Amino acid sequence: METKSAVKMLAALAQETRLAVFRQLVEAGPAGRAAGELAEVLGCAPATLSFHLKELSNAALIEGRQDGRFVIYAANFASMNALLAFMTENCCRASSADGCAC
Amino acid sequence: METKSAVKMLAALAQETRLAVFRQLVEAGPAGRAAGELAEVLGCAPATLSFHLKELSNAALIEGRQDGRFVIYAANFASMNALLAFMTENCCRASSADGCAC
DNA sequence: TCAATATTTCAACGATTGTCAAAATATGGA
DNA sequence: TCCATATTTTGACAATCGTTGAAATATTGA
Repeated sequence: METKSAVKMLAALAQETRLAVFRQLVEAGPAGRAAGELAEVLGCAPATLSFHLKELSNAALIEGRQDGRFVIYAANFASMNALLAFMTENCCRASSADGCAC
Repeated sequence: METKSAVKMLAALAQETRLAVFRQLVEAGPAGRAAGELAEVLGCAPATLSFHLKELSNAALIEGRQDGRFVIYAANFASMNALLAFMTENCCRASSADGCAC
């Protein structure tokens, strides 16, 4: 994974609402959740949520699919795994006395 | 780890220069690196670097110690491990077909 | 086609971020 | 003490971000 992608993903997750959205989608699994459902659960305006969904989508952390009148979003687990791999590889290399969980 | 701390850490790493700083410090290991050295390597003004070091410091991802005229910064590996643990726990739970590296 | 529902885009805004020169602060050596 | 070096703080600035109401778009069912 390139540094730029990693920064983009980290930035996408570095915001309370978006992190909450992503956790909801992780919990929901591949079935995902409708945008409106997420807005209600998280208590934010539809426009606001849409903005955040786009942000997460641009970072490739989630994907949306049209399902009738709804748009269902689901976490992209492969991307998240790639991010974790990047972080353990690039930010955890040194063998310190503290030990390294990676 | 609390969500707020996680967001703070993610935000600290979600910036090209700061991610570069952190990677330098990971590579340097517990011995760390002087602020000026980092500024030179990364090619940014001392004031700019100082701003980013503070940001990383506030997120508990790095720690500085005075050494004579220099201030030596080192990565806080325990914090980084805590962040990775948080991410694997909170953002990776679902058992998906894609599999989950965690 | 038309109305109802779901979502996104647009426009505007205040708040935060990233940058850096200049000034302030801290340390060590002469 | 005084100077030179290392770093941080301050102040200013443009750029980006997060929020939301209103308008636009998409889809379904009557």
